[in-house]
This record gives sequence, C-alpha cells and structure tokens, in this order.
Amino acid sequence: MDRRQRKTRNAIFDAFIGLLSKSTYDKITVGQIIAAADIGRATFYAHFETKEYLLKALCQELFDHIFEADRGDHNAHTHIFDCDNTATVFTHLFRHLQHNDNHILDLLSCQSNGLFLEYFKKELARLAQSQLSVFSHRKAPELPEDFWIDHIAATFVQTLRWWIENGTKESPEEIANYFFLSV
Amino acid sequence: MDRRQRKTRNAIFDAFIGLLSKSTYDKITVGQIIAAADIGRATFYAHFETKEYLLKALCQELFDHIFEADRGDHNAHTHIFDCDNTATVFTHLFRHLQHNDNHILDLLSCQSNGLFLEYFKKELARLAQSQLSVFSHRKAPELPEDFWIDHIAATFVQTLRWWIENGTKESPEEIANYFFLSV
DNA sequence: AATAATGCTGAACAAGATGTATGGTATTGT
DNA sequence: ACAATACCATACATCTTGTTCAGCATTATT
Repeated sequence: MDRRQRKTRNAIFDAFIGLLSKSTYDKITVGQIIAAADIGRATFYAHFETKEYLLKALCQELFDHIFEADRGDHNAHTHIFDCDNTATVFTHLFRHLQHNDNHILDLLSCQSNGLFLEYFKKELARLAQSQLSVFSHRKAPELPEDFWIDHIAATFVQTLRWWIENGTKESPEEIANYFFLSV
Repeated sequence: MDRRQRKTRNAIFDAFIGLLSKSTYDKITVGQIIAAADIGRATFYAHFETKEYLLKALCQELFDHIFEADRGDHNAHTHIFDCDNTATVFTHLFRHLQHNDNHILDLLSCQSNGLFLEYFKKELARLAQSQLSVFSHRKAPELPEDFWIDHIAATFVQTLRWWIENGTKESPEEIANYFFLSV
C-alpha cells in the first residue's frame, strides 16, 4: 500500500478516535473528522464510502489486533492464547481492552454497541471449539447453542461496559472473575 | 389535553412506529415522519423538540403501558403482578412484548438499544425489592449489587432480542424459561 | 351564538451536513 | 526521469434540521 495512503488512513483513524473520546458517534460529522485529520474532503471519501464504513473498519482493526494471536504470526511477544488455562484467556482480553483506554467504551455507546457485539460474537464463535467448554457446565441442555453464544457475548460486553463506566477500578483478574461468576 | 393534540400526537407515534418497522431509527428523517403522519412541519416541532425526544417519549409510553399494573389502577383486567409466583411475572412480560409485534425489536436495534436497556433497568430497579430475590440464589456474594442488576437487565434484553430475531417461535413460557436458565 | 384561546397549516428560511466532480499539485514506485 | 496515483482546494447540488409567521380551524367558555 502506498505510503501516502497509509498516512492519511492513520490520520483519519486517529482523528476519529480522538473525536470519539470527546463526543459520541452520531454527533461527529465528516467535517469534524477531516478537520481533525487535516485532510481534504474528497480524500476522506476516497478512503471510506461513509462514516459508518469508517466505524466498521475501526472495529475490524481493533479486533484484528486483539485477536491477532489466533491468526498467523505466532512468534510475537505475548499471545492472547499462550495461556496455561482457558480462564486466563479472558483476563488477557480484559487487559488488552483496558490498555486501549477508552477507545472501546466509545465504541460501546448505543450507536455502535450492536456493531461491536456483532464483531465480538463472530470472534467468539471462532473460539467456540476451544473455549466454549469452559462455560459448558453452566449451560442447561435445553438452551440452543446459538442462544448460549449470544448470552456469553452479551454478558461479556455488559461486563466490559459496566467496568469501564465505573472507572475500571477493578483489576483485569477481578473483572474476569465477575464475568465468570455471572455467565 | 386538547383533542387535537392527542390526535396529532398519536398520528406521530403511529407514523414513527410504522417507519421503524420498515427502516432503522437513524435512517428515519423528520420529513418522513411528518409525511407519514400527514401533519405540518411546525406541528411536529411543537410536540417534540427533536427526533430523540420522540423516541424517548415512545419508550416511556411503552413501558408505562407494560408496567402499568405497578402504578395505580389496580382494578384493570389482568395485571402483570397478579401472579401467584414471581416466575410468571417475566412470562407475562414476554407475552406483553410479543403482543406488541415488532415495535420492540425496532427499539432494540443498535441506536436505541442503550435507551431501552436504560429504561428497563430503571423499571427493574423499582421491582428490586419484590422480584430480585428470585435471582439471588444465582448471585455470587462478591458481585456488586448494581453489577448484578445490570447483568439481569442485559440478559433479559439479549433474550428478548434473540427471541424476536429468530421469529418468536418459542412460547412466552419457553422463552421465559430460557431467560431463567441463563441468568 | 358569540368570543377568546389555542392548535394546526403551509410555506419560506438560514444553517449545516452529505456526497460528488474537477483541475491542478505533489509524492511515490519503477 | 517518468508515468501513475494520491492528495488538495474549491465549488456544487441536494438533503436535513429547526425556526418563523401569517392565516385558518377547532376547541372551550360565557
């Protein structure tokens, strides 16, 4: 990819994230984004068809990073799945999300909550084989499989939202424990 | 309240609900609403300051109706809390929501999901004294009270969403049971 | 039945947002 | 050095929002 393209793409992402921390998704205009990114109007639309596509791309980017360990690149520093037991997977996940400061919270606000949940469910479904067994002891046999996955994903998102909205006072271990206790 | 006011207010609500069943909240414009309601532009803004206030008023209206039994008017036909056991309360709630066809689903889509959840939590908190004990056996003591209420509300909303998105094939009793089994 | 009050209409309006088009300039990869 | 292409600035048509106002219709009051 052209270096210029990468630069503007990152500028847009940074501007978008910066605005999300001060405002909400639906209040942000394309005009504000291009002003913060300091780019031309036409340039923005050359990169993203619309504001919603930008949001989608940002979600994709974040999840690709958080779940990167599950695709290639198995020699990187610390992988989310280099865990001795499956419980620490979610602790790592919470730690990752905490480290992202409030970028995630902004994505969890009404507007984009559905999108976020959708992405998370998709990723979670990919881990179903290896990780879902952790929760199987809780699952009543009459509950459909997809209902159960929906429930786990929704519980995770809700836990995360509660955590951040309350100032992330708990440690990742604690909040992961909350998650396990409630799911 | 003036008869004219009631008429236009209902016309706006009906138009809004009608549009919500064909489109999504953020795609709907005030222009579409006043066209569907067949009223003047100024009239709309005389009733609702903005589109978001309309949404809020609609939520209020729906919840007031669903939870009406808990406030006055205790001689009406069937009350949501005229139940022998607390379990049937939620069955009734699901039945109510089912009867509302898809109006609720439209309110559960991304945009308004947060608002809906907020309202439901508020109502749920009002029932905390009488109904929360049903779930107390599941609650781990180390979980904070407000975390637990958040969890129940989110689980309810998620259950409802899954139900409607899958065509409400299950009976209210069944889906209430799903809810109890997962919370 | 007459009157005052209040709500609705319809049209016009400014302000602002969206998405597109274009000709010119600067940067990139080869 | 050269061709390709990404960027810029501006302008533009279109749509949306929220406000204003004069005139008409309905309501409640007496």
